[in-house]
Amino acid sequence: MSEMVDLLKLDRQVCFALAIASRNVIGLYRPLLEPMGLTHPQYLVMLALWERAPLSVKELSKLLRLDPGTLSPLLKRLEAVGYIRRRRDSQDQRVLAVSLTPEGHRLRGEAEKVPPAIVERLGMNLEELQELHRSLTQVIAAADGVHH
Amino acid sequence: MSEMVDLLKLDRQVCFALAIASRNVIGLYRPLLEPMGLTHPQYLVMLALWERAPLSVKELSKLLRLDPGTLSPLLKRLEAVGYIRRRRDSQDQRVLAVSLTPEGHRLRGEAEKVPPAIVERLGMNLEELQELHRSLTQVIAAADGVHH
DNA sequence: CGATAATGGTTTGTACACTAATTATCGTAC
DNA sequence: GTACGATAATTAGTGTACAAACCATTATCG
Repeated sequence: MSEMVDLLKLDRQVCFALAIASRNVIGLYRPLLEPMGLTHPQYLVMLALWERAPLSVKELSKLLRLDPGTLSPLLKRLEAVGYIRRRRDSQDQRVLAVSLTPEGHRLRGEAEKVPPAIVERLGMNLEELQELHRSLTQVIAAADGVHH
Repeated sequence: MSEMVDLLKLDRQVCFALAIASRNVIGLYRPLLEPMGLTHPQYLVMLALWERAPLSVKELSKLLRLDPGTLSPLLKRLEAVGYIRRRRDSQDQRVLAVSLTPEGHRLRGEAEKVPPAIVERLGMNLEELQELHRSLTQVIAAADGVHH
């Protein structure tokens, strides 16, 4: 009975905490990403492309767990600033092949300074970060399982 | 030296995971909140008001760590559906006293069904949730500390 | 072969979320 | 008592984020 009360209270704190932690950490990236003309979601797209390009919208959508409807305008903005190229696949005109421009490749050097700056600002050690990551992975898996 | 590399990779994963976990869990709330005409941020505002009303925009902003510029239109929508009242404080015409309507009070009964449904869907036990909450609190504190 | 279903992206509409600029009010110092 | 800096909220502008509707292309089946 009292465990029920605890569950309710904790859930409230967890959904609060998750939203706030996410916004706070993304806010930490902002001043570092802004000089290179990137927002955080755009940075995540670039990370994916630096690792493996070209990628289709569908593939990016699966990797970043982002709706295609969200990615579409985001990718257009990245093309407008000159970091990526959007071409239809010649084999299948339905799929869009998203690839890097030379400018986009060059940006990787800049971007490599970001993670150490973040870790330094957070001031958390390896173990704490690992524990956080483990917990987050657990929640993601749990919430993914619901989505049918 | 190799610990440095690990840290960098981990940071990347943590920022990914944080964003995805947040979106996923909020997505879990959507089908439960939609029938009562609330979005997740609106639900958080209502939680704050159920706990202690009236509250000013400034106080809500501090509690939820949300920009006043974000809250302003959100509160207008909550007023439009009839859950809250927005009145200027008679002592200080600058501050807005946000309070609950009878309808808003009544909604609390409905809302109490939400947390157990979420916990049940997540399928995580109390201990796992507590560990997640502990890690999140740590990150929030770390990121907050940076903001001067 | 041709209608039809499925797939991959885009568009539209609503709602955050943040920064910066604006407006209205309050407190204080002169 | 009036000018002035500080405070509280709103507005404007850009960029996510998702659902639903839409469109073009490809695959499939009769």
